Amino acid sequence: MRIGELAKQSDCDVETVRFYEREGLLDAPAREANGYRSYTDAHLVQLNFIRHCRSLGIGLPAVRTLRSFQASPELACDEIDQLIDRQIMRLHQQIESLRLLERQLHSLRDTCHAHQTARECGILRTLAQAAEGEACSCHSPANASAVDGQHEGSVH
Amino acid sequence: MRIGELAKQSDCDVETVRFYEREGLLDAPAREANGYRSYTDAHLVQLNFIRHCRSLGIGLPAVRTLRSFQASPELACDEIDQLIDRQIMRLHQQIESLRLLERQLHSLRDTCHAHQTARECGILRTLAQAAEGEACSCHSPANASAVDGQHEGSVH
DNA sequence: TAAACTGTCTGTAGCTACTACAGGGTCAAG
DNA sequence: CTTGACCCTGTAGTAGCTACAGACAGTTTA
Repeated sequence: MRIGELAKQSDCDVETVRFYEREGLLDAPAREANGYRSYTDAHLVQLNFIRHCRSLGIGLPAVRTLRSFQASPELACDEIDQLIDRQIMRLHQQIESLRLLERQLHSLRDTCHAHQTARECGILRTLAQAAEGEACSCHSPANASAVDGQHEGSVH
Repeated sequence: MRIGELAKQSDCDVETVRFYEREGLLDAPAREANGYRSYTDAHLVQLNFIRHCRSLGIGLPAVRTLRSFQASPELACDEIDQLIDRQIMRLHQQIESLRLLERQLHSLRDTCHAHQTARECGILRTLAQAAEGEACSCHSPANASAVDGQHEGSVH
């Protein structure tokens, strides 16, 4: 099967397939006479494995590790366990950090009460006051303990 | 004040300050005779504002928008409201998606019971079965509704 | 026969928000 | 005169793709 068919079957982009090949995650397929990639069902299984791992938030290096465990099935699965446990822990921290962030944004949102000009906007004023060093409702002491999490907007 | 002092005062990296200047978020400062950047307290306030927004997960384009609202305070604050609301909504979806992911990883983790070799590892087997098209416990129908969220490992 | 269309190829650049150099200049202290 | 701390510009790297540019292959339509 050609690359377009393979990509459709695992519901991912053609460019992504080529990307995985470049990254050494997906075995390089044979080529047709015209240079087109020619995939087997085994490639489809490989690709599905990768995509399934990715859909679980498992990063490409970790997927590589899992693939290497598949290749040598006599190894202990402790490391696989630990890999998943690390994922879970990371995820848990990320969620906690985002929940805190959500509370902070809600408290910021609550400082704006009505249809006003930006001059009187509570949100902008709160942000500006914080910049001047005053206490802000969003980063109040009650909230401030775990701000430096791993969420997207993490700082420091 | 010079760049090192500014960076220390707002607790961020020197390189980050230069980055914000390149991105047009922080006003370019005057220069000393030797070419060193020379900042005022106004720059410190600007930088604190940016960092505070960032610590709330507000992206650089949105920070730029907020700064432009500060510059023209006669505008309505509706847009500021909406900006924060969009942040909150985005964040909420992200959290939900991550919580789903966490449940999926837990259910995957539960398939591994003991110290075994990789050949018998339930995790690896589950992942491999999913790749072959079989139903998997992690992406069970009870879980499957909202998999395509915005979390780090989002796919498609 | 020719043009249009679809699929494929390689290679490179872009996305976020920084971070980390390389290679050099400036300035005070020892 | 050298060491060390600071500063400068410019470029490349991070994760995981995505989006081209520019070209070739193969089929269908005018």
